[in-house]
Amino acid sequence: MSLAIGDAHTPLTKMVKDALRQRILNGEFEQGTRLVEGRISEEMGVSRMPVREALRELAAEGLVKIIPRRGATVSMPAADQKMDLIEVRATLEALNARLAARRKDPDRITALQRVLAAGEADIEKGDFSEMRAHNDAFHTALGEVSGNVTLQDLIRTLRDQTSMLFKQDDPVKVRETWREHADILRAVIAGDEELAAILASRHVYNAVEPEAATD
Amino acid sequence: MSLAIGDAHTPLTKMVKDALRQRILNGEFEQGTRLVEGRISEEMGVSRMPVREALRELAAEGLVKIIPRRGATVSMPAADQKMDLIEVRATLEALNARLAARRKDPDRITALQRVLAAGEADIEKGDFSEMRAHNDAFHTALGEVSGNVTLQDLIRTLRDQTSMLFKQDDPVKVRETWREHADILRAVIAGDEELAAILASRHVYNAVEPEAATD
DNA sequence: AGGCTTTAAACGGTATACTAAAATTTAAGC
DNA sequence: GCTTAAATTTTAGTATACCGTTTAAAGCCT
Repeated sequence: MSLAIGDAHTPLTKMVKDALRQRILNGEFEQGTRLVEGRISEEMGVSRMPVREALRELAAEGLVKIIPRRGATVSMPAADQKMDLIEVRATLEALNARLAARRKDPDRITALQRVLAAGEADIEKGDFSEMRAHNDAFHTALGEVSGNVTLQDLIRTLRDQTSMLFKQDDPVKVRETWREHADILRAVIAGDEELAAILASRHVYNAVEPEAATD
Repeated sequence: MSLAIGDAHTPLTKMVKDALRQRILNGEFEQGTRLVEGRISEEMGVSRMPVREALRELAAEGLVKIIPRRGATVSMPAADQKMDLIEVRATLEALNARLAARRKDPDRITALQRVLAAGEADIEKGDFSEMRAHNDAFHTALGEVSGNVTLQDLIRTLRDQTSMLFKQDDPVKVRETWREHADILRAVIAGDEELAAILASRHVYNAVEPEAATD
C-alpha cells in the first residue's frame, strides 16, 4: 500500500513530520486546528503510527500541542508566551552571532556571503517569493559559522515557533531585514563579538510585527 | 507516586519516559548503552509502543540518540558538544536570572528563599544525599521567578543533558555551589539584572568538572 | 587459523486490531 | 424550550502481528 516511487528508505515518520511542519508553517492549518491521527493517516495513505509519532515530535518542537486523551492541535501560543519566545530566541541568536564572530571560519563565511548576495539579488529583482527560504538560509549559514550544533538545533525550532509572528511579505520590512543581515555579517567578519551579538538580538525584535505582541 | 483521586491513569508513555529518564540520569545506564524497545517493554510489562514513544521523546530532549533502523542508545555527547551545551545553558541561565531580577515577584522570591535555606540546612547537617534534588529545586524556583515558561522548559532539558558533566558529591564543590546560589538570589532581590546574569552564567561554568571538557 | 559467504536471530518500522475515554448526538424529563 | 441523561460515534491509547534490515552466528574455502 505504501511505496511511492524510489526512496523506500526514508522512514515514513520523517516524511509525515516534514509534510505536517510544512503545512503548519505555510499557514495551511489555522492555529488551534485539530490534527486527528486517523484523518491525517488516511489522507496520507499511511497507518496511524507514523502520524502519531510525527505529531509527538512536532509537539516536542513546540509546533503542536498535545493533550492526553484529547489529541493534537496546532499550537497557538498566548500573547505573553509569544514575547517569551522572542526573548529566548533573541538571546540565542545573539549567542550564535557572538560565536560566529569569535570563530569566523573563512570558508563558512564565504558561504554566508553567497547567501547574503542571493537574497539581496532577489530583492533587487523585486522577487519576494523566495524570501522565507533565503532568510532561513542566512540564519542557517550563520549557524554554520558559529559551529555550535546544539545551538543551531535550538534556534531552528525557535525560529519555526516564532515564524508566524513575523511578516515577510512587506517589501520595506524585507529590505530592512537584509540590511540588518549585512550589518551582522560585517560585525562577524570584523570579529566584533559584542556588536554582532547586539545586532543579532535587535534583528529578532525588529522583525516582530508590532501587533503580534498584543493579539 | 500516583496521587489524587480522579487521576485515573497516567498514560503509559509518560510513566515509561519518566522511569527511563530517571535511570539514565542516575547513571544506571552507561552512556552508549543500547535501549532495545523489546527488552524494555518486556521488563516493564507494557507493549513496545509506549516504550517506542518514550524513547523518541527522550531523544527530543537529547538524553537518547536514535539512529534509524538501528535503535536507541543513551546519548554520549562528544567532548566538543559538551562545551557547546554548557555554553548554551550558561547563556540561558543568565537570561533566566536577568528576568528574575527584573520581575522579582515577592511571593516567588519567598519560595526561592525557602529552597535556598533548605539546601543550606542539609549542608550544615552534612547530609548530601538530597543535593541533586535541592539543586534542581533551586533552579526550578528561580525559573518561577523569571516567569518565562518557554525558557524554563528549555533550561530543564539542558540541565538534564549536562547533569552528568557535573559532580555533586564533592562537599567542597557543593558548598561553593550554594554560596553561588545565595549570591544569585541576592542580586535578584536587589534587582541587579546585569550582576544576576553574570553570576548565573559563571555558576554554570564553575560547576563543570574540569576533566569533563576533555574526556 | 583467518577471512569471506551464507544463514539464522534480533530488532526496528509499519500496519492492523481492540479498548476505553471523549465528543457528539439523540432522547427524556421538567 | 431548555437542561440533563442516555446512546452513539469518534478518536486516542495500547497491544499484537508482520516484514524487511541489520547484526550476529555458522559454515566454508583457501
